[in-house]
Amino acid sequence: MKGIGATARIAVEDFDLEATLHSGQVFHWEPHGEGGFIGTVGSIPLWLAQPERDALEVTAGGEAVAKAYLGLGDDMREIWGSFPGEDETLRRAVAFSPGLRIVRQPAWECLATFITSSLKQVAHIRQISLALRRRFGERHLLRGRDVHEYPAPETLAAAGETALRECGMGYRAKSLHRAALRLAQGEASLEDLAGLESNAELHEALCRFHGVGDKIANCVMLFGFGRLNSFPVDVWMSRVLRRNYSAVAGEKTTPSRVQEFADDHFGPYGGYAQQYLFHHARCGREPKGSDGRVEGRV
DNA sequence: AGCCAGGAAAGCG
DNA sequence: CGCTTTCATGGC
Repeated sequence: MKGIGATARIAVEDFDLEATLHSGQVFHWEPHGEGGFIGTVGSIPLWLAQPERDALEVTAGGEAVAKAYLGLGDDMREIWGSFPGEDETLRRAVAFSPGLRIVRQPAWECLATFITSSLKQVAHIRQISLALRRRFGERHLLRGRDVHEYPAPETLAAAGETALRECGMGYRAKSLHRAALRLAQGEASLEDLAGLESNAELHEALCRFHGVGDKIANCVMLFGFGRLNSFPVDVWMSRVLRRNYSAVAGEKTTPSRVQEFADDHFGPYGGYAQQYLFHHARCGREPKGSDGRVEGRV
């Protein structure tokens, strides 16, 4: 376990690194060394591993960053305790992966990544994210391997839409470039957005970025701004909710009605509920690979 | 208010 | 190997 750079060990409880990094919240962590993962948080390169259930290993010096990023300060008893009592669907999803945490990503890389995520599957989003990082991101050497930061708004603004398009994101290049320009030119500030106390105001402000609608705004609020009540509704969540909750059963339930139900039903930690349900729906029945042909079953 | 373009790749037969 | 499916947003 030694030899490739110093690591620190952090005691953890109710934590699952693999599930946390591979549940559609963040898309750039790559397997590296002894079951670990390598990547960056902002400008900080990190290697992470969970050699035992109760231990997290992290690049020495990165302990505080890792703890914050991985949501290790969250009080899971309080969060689980806040969930609706009679909800068997949610109870099963939590039991399936109780160690899942909501990550706290730097706002820009979260916003940018989710702008490139629209109408894409997880594997595609990974490719786009890694291509952008390799081509435009600051490079670090860690454990004998190159890792790249997510490129800053100024970098992507200067790169131009065409160069972004070459990273495989198609028409999303326009939205990403416009967002980078807005921030680089100071027309918007993510620090200012972080200061908005009102979730509704933050949601509105995020939707002013081209390419950001209701769903992506909710993802950024949850994974990039730590607003744990945000409940992103994508096609997966729509299916899960309509199949399991009589209040929104039926194909013709409108997305906004589904959203309204979720916000009300799951409460102040709805974002956690969403992530448990999402992960269970995607990974709970098929071993791997397939995105899940679960239609027609209950 | 509902319809549809738009981009790339994973999954299927 | 080629055909189908997957996906959220915005603009009409």
